[in-house]
Amino acid sequence: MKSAAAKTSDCRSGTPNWASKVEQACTRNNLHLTPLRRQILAILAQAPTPLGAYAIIEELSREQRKAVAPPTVYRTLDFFLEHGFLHKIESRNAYAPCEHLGHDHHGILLICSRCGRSDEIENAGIDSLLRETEAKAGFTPQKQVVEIEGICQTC
Amino acid sequence: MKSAAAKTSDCRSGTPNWASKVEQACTRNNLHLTPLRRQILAILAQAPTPLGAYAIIEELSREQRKAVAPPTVYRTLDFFLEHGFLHKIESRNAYAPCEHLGHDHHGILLICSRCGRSDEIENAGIDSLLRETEAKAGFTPQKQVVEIEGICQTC
DNA sequence: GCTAGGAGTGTTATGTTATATCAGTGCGCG
DNA sequence: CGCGCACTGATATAACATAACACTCCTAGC
Repeated sequence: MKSAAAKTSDCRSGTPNWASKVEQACTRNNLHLTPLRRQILAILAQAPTPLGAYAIIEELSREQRKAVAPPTVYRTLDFFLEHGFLHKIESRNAYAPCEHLGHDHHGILLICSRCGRSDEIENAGIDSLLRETEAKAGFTPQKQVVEIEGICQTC
Repeated sequence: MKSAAAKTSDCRSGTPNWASKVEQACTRNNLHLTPLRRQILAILAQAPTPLGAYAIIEELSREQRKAVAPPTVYRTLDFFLEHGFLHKIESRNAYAPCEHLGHDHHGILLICSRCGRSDEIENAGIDSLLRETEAKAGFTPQKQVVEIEGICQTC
């Protein structure tokens, strides 16, 4: 999938400019993009579908780097998550690039159960209805998970 | 939590009438509510917060029943999930009674990060906006996960 | 009554995802 | 220099979930 009117993107790559956007954001915010982080960034960016932590580990060992242990990868994922560069897909235990860097937002994830690709969509209307619903329940939101699994356009 | 205007419910019990509603639904639909299922039903109904599968196992062994293995519990959970009696909270790997039996719906789960309780809310407006968003993306939904974590009214 | 088949459960083993904990390394700064 | 911090390494284990096969019991159909 990836929004219907895909530009001239390599069909093997997942999220073309995401990596460079993250690099820019790190520079701007004085965040340390280490070799390990950069490498994991690239892996996530190239993946056609969201990856699990252990898939990232496999990919790292495939790229020579002698075996990285789970905590190492999870720490890097936490770094990306904390800074809003990455989404965790709770219903799949997988991690996907956040496509809308630079502004606070709550994405809606559309996840294809056939091809496994995910697409992130923003919808202010839904967000405001959610805020309204929470307020009515006296609930103070901290984290929001909206994931729809189904069949994407191209499948 | 549990909706603001809570009736005369025992504060230790999670979902007072859920168990009996499930029993009724099983009778109506000719579903087999076995002793094991009934016992797990009771455990889930009495729990103040959503339980994980292994918490259910512990609870079962606490109630004499000589140790039940994970597959047994997961099968029972699947039974309840399939028939819409239960929700899986993806962001917590926990299982919570579905409070709106008897009609098809997509719940919004409000989960308190302090007390751990969850509350299920329905909102037709959000659902229709989601349907609209999916349609715009050419996406055919199969399963929907909407979970908000935050602080509930009573915390 | 008999038996073939299905539903439910038991049992063992294993797969998958995530975290706790402690150790080492490199770097900036007083 | 040496302290402290950020990052990574390494080992172990916790937490969640499923595969595969065996057994019991009930019942539909003969």
